[in-house]
Amino acid sequence: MNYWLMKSEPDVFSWDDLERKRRASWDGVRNFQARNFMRDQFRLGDCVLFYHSSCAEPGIIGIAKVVREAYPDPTALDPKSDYYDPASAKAGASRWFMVDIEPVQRFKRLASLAEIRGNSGLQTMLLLRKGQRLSIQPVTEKEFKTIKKTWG
DNA sequence: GCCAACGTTGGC
DNA sequence: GCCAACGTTGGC
Repeated sequence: MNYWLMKSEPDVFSWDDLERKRRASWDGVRNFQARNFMRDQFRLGDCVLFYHSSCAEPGIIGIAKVVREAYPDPTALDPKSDYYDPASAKAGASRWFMVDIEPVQRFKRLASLAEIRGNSGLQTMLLLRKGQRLSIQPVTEKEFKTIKKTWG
């Protein structure tokens, strides 16, 4: 069992959108390191911290789980998509991958970035590291449990 | 392979 | 909107 944090801008795709859809494919990842995590390490049943970024109140809003392991992201081949990738189109196959997730539990209270920063048990989180912009990050079991216990 | 230029992320 | 930090691109 692995633990992850996935960032999404709520204006683009929010926790409410996930609950409404019941199941979502995580398309649009266009960073190699984030892709590699999904493609090589995401397993069925892995737990995901759903993080709202670039918004008034950034923070973790709930827990989701992986319900399908990596498969090619078709938006890379769609010229009309915001996520179109000419290099994939040229190669004739998507260079990018996605997984499917489902919502598990919305937190009682947002685990805001400010509160996470103030929690002595969470100082190891990659999220808090200066300059860390990865949209998909590994989380330790200990970090995950602390977050679930505190805000879940 | 170097590195400058450019684009993106994301908190504030 | 600002800007620090980082990733990617492309000329050489």
